[in-house]
Amino acid sequence: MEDNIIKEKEVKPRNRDNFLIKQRAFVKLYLLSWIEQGRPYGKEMLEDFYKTFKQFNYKPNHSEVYKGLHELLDDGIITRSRIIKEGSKRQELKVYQIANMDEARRYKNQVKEDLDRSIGLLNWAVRDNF
Amino acid sequence: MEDNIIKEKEVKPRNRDNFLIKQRAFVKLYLLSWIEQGRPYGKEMLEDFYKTFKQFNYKPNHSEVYKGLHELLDDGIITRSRIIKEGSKRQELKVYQIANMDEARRYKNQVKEDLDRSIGLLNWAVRDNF
DNA sequence: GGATGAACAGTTTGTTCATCG
DNA sequence: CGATGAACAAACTGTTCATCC
Repeated sequence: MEDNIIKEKEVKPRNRDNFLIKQRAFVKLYLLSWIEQGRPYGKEMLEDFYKTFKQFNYKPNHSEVYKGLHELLDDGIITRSRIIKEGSKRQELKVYQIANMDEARRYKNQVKEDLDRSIGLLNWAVRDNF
Repeated sequence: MEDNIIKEKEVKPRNRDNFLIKQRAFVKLYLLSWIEQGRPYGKEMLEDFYKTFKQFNYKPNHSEVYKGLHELLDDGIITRSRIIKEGSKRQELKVYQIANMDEARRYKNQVKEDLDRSIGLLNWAVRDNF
């Protein structure tokens, strides 16, 4: 106990539940649904985003998708395994499966609430201003 | 032209029109509508936000409101004047008026488009994932 | 203390660089 | 070059500090 200097965490946490749903949560919601449905890998899901949202001018970048996948992994909601891409070049891919179905469902429901809240907020603004 | 070193701007601009509408635009939309309707001042509009969005758990902070007002001023869409608050303490307030009605309308329509796009995006996610 | 304004700081997310086959 | 991952940096916005009645 000599002159140990205890460095306290000095980060002040911020107000969170504020304006609209965050992109990360939105992306993770789609990732979960797609993983439930089959065994797509990261790049493929990125392109699914492009297709799905072309009409809305929304194009998430690859980092956002990978960060979403990593968070779901860290939270134990999905697991990952390696496979060799069919076809030719012994390209390695990472594919995903749901690890904890209850957690997955819980997370999706939570995102659903934030989605509904956000939609309500935006519709309210249309009603109030137009 | 001796050894003048010309410092070039090295900031790389980013892709903008991406995910959802930004809080700043959302706030400015309400500010414009309220200013059109009367002569409210900053603090009062902040409290109007609290009342309007209590049900959505959304509570913008005062800086966001003032920054929105300053941007509208800088863009010449509104003007500002000083008045003494009725009642007592010779408290000074800043009140606002529309300066350029065409620009105001143009801005609101632009925000409307982004609102609609955002609502579409979120509804799409509900449809796809639930 | 009420209102306004500005500096500062934490978070989110887009861009760039690195690695591996 | 295709896929993945991580470091870095810009943009956004929440918190704190300053000022003026």
